[in-house]
Amino acid sequence: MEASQHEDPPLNDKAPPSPAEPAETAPCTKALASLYARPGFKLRRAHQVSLSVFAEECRAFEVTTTQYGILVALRERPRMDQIGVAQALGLDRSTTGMVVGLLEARNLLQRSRHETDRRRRVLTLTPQGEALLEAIGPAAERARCRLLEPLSEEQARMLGELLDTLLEYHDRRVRVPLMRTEG
Amino acid sequence: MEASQHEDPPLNDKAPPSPAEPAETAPCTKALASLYARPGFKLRRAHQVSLSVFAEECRAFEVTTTQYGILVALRERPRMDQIGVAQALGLDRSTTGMVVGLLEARNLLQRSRHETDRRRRVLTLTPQGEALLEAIGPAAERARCRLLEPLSEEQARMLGELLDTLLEYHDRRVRVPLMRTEG
DNA sequence: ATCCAATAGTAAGACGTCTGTCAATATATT
DNA sequence: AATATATTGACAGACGTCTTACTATTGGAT
Repeated sequence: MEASQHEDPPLNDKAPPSPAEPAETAPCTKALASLYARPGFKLRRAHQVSLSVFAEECRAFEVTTTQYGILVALRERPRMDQIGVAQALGLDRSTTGMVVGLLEARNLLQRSRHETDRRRRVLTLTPQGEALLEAIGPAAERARCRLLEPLSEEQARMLGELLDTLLEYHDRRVRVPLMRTEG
Repeated sequence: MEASQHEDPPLNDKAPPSPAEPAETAPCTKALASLYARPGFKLRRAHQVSLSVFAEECRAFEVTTTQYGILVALRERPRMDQIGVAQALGLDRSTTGMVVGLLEARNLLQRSRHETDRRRRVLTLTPQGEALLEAIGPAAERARCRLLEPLSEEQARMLGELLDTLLEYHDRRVRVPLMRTEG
């Protein structure tokens, strides 16, 4: 209840006040070019930007991208257990447990025991969780659009495909693969 | 000195029981399609993969991508202060301070006071830091190559350009822009 | 010389993420 | 049935990341 008056994104107009920085130690932009060229560096930055844009657009709802992902997953597939959520989103078990705990504490989902397998915690959206998902939709969509704003439709499609190619290849080699299990 | 017997990457052969995964029968695969299609989701995954590949290739050196970035930055521009490092890498002041503290604790860099401006902490690589950078080079290069393995040279270039376009546009709008300090 | 705004850095807290380890429970093997 | 193995989830620890608030210091304005 402390976020209501923030219509405009900060826009960060204070960042480069005067290009004429003394830069006593740095005569070089070129020096770090090898670092900036690393795909991993760009992916870190891109992810950082993506989080930032989502956070700005969805600030009023106080949910992160990960929390949003878990809620969406539960809307699409009610009564998944934590492992199912983890595999569906490519998250660690521990990560999932922690974030689910946060969502439960905010009463956005409920964690109950599986009837026959008592190891499992069955997850269900609460009415509040469903309401939040309903309400956050446009903001999430705005975030997606704003992220892709500098790209043409063709470029956005291309970027998506390239990332898909990358991910499909590495998926199985990483410790936390995406399991598009039907369940 | 507890990492020496792990020549081959885990390869995670236990993940998908049947490689010929029929992604068509699953009605629930479709359910999360809207989530999987989000560029933010792909970027999170891609970043995750990137970290994982780097960690595997560079495991023997016990450095993360962020630590590696800071070390490289200091090699290229000795005697930067923490703010300079933060701006060069697009990191938060706090993040930078924390990671620099870790590197200092491992004696990979030295943190001294600026002569005339005593607020600043001037950072310098120690011989150990330089040696580590020297030694890690091939592994970092392997990580880069492995990450891009599924892409053709043309595709990798394209991906890099698309990410550049994305980042250039958002750079100033994000709270932590990249300051290619030179002037 | 004094005061104030800006800057460098730290501290505390929160979340995301992974690694390990451990307990409880389920399942498979004998 | 009894034991061995696998799985779910929790907990602890570590690192990365951002936010907010605070201290110390600098530098400029009066």
